Amino acid sequence: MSRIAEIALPCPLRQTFDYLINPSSLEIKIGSRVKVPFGSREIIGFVVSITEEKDPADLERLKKVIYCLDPAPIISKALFELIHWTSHYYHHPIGDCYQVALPKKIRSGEPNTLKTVNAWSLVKQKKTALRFGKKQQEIIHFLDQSDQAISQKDLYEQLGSCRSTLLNLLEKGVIEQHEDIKKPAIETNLIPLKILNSEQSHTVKDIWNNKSSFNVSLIQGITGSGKTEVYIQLTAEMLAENRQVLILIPEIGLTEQFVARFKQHLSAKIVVINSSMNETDRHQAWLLAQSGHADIVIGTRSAVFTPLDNLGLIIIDEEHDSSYKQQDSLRYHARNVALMRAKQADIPIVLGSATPSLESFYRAQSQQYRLLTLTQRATGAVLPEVMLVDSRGPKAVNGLSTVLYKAIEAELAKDNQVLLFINKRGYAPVLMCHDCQWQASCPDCDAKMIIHQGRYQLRCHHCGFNQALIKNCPECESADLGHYGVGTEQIEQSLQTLFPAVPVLRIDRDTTQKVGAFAKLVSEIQQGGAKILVGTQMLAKGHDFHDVTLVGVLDADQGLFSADFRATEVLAQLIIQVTGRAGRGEKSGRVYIQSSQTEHPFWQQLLHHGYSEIAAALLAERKGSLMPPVGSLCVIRARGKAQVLSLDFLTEVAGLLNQGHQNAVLVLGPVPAMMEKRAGYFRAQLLLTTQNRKILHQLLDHHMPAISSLKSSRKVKWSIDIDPIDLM
DNA sequence: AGCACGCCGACT
DNA sequence: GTCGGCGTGCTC
Repeated sequence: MSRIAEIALPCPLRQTFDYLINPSSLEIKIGSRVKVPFGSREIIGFVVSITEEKDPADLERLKKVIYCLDPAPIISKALFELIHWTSHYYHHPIGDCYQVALPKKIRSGEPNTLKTVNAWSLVKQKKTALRFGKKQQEIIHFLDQSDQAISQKDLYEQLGSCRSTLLNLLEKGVIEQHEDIKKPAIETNLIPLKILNSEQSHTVKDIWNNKSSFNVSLIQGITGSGKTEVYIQLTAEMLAENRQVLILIPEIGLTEQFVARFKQHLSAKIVVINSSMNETDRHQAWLLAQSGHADIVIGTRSAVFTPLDNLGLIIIDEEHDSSYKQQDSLRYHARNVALMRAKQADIPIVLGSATPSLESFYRAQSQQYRLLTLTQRATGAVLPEVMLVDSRGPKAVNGLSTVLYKAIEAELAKDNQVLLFINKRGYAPVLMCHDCQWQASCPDCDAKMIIHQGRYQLRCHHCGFNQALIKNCPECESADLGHYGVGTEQIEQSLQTLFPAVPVLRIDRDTTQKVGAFAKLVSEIQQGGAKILVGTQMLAKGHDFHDVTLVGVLDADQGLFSADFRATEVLAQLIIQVTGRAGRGEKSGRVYIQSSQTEHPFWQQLLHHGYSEIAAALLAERKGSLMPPVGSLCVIRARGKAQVLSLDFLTEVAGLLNQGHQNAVLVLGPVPAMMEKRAGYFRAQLLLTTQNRKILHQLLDHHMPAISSLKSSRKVKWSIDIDPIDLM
């Protein structure tokens, strides 16, 4: 009787494939990697199940597994279940889920062996009869100081190159050579843990009292309240119990800073898994975690899939951050996957933020999560004063009000730093002809071209398209071209003109493209090299700039008019986040917010009553409209070479989905996407809303085979977005 | 997603 | 005469 392996393969089909197992291949188990013939190719897949062959026809019909790559399964049962849950919950092809969850080198069949280093140690029984030279004695003395083998690299660093002496001693049988696994370095000069204030230690105790089973804690702590200290303390206690800790952080440039704080306080093997890492390092980090050589894993979104056999705690920092949601291929939310992982492992999970997402806020209200608040600034610094400035009032330059200009001038006179936010890269967002009203727009997208004065270019921020800046209107030849709106580049230039003696630094995606450029700019700011900092949102998150006493938000309006249902929530979070950048040191800070809608109730609510109040108000609105987190959403997106292709496909999908669910799921659309054309494709979407998540999932499961085999589906690229974070 | 197969246009 | 463009269909 032959056995049959069900294999998940790297292709976008929503199915698995069966293969015959050679009776001698005993090592093939669930979670093993196998090489199989697939069409005209040979590819690597993951074993999902093994069954006995029942139908003799299968012997003819099925191809054979070529060979198994792993002596033991590379995917543990826990990781297997997490990946399969993700595939099911997000209705995404299983093979592709393996692709997203695992490092490229694992997928491409690289052996799962850890890098080793050459190390040396003394042989136990000492050969006293031998006489040694000076260099030999040095080495023996050095090795004698440690119980463990010393790596060759460390020896060379301490004693200089001594290869021949080592080989000599080896021949005499005095020392022996080891192949040691290259483990993460542990900091030796530890700084003792900070003493926690009463709020912090109460939070730690509360979480610790519930450490032995699945439960969710939401820490709402204002900026500067010392959430990180709480994380470090919890991690230290978990390590003392010999359990591993997984920490997720947003996808931004502050990994280094964050990791450094853990390293300096904890004697632990810390492994970092970052989106900017190369494949070799990522592979090694993954294997270190898998083999138990990591005590702490700190990483961005994809690190939620890191294998950890002895996981005791998961921490999600800045849990509201949108970078936890993947916006292509498998559209998972790492916070959501982490919650399921904690549940499957039956361990506690901690979500932390100054501005919790409405999802988490809602669950805390309904007692599913425990809400723990930190209200004091651990450093003792006072919260900044916030002022609204009417941007319709007098202006110093384009985009900068006179009021804010005066405030900047006053701070600079006191030798303080100023931080200005504007959420638009480039010089100006519109180039327009004064004679014929022509505007520069992207040939491949429904979007305006952005003026980039520095590179003398027009660029589209939605696709890669760019062209040289033009002097004459292409329609009417007029030389009277003007620009409208403001971007970071223009503000930077204006400030240099207004304050010629003051160094201005711009931080946006254009100035931080090169690797390490962001870290370099941040350290320049911290040294005080720049006095005025102009940047996009990327500056808003987490960085501690001690001398910043004034923060200005130049274009705070955008979120108030956006058609997206989450825009107000995101704006509130951003404003609070930005406010946290002011006055972190001894000096107190001030925040100026420029808005053309100063009388809008949003501002009164946010500035006078704080984030929790506005979150409660927004939540009440969502309850009224049955939007998330009260109701659930799903968007089915399609894009094709022509608009009809996308719309026809989605119309057929809507037809299928409307069969037999007694209106428990509302199918809206299809409608063209907000930006219909993007990078040459015409996009459309279908919105599904429900109060009954279970029925929505059943409905999708039920119709998926029919949707996949629709003829119209082959002419478009389509995807399912469960719990979308925007409806663009 | 790959890859093969197949049917049309524009080159040596 | 053939090289190669991308529409169509299939992958245990």
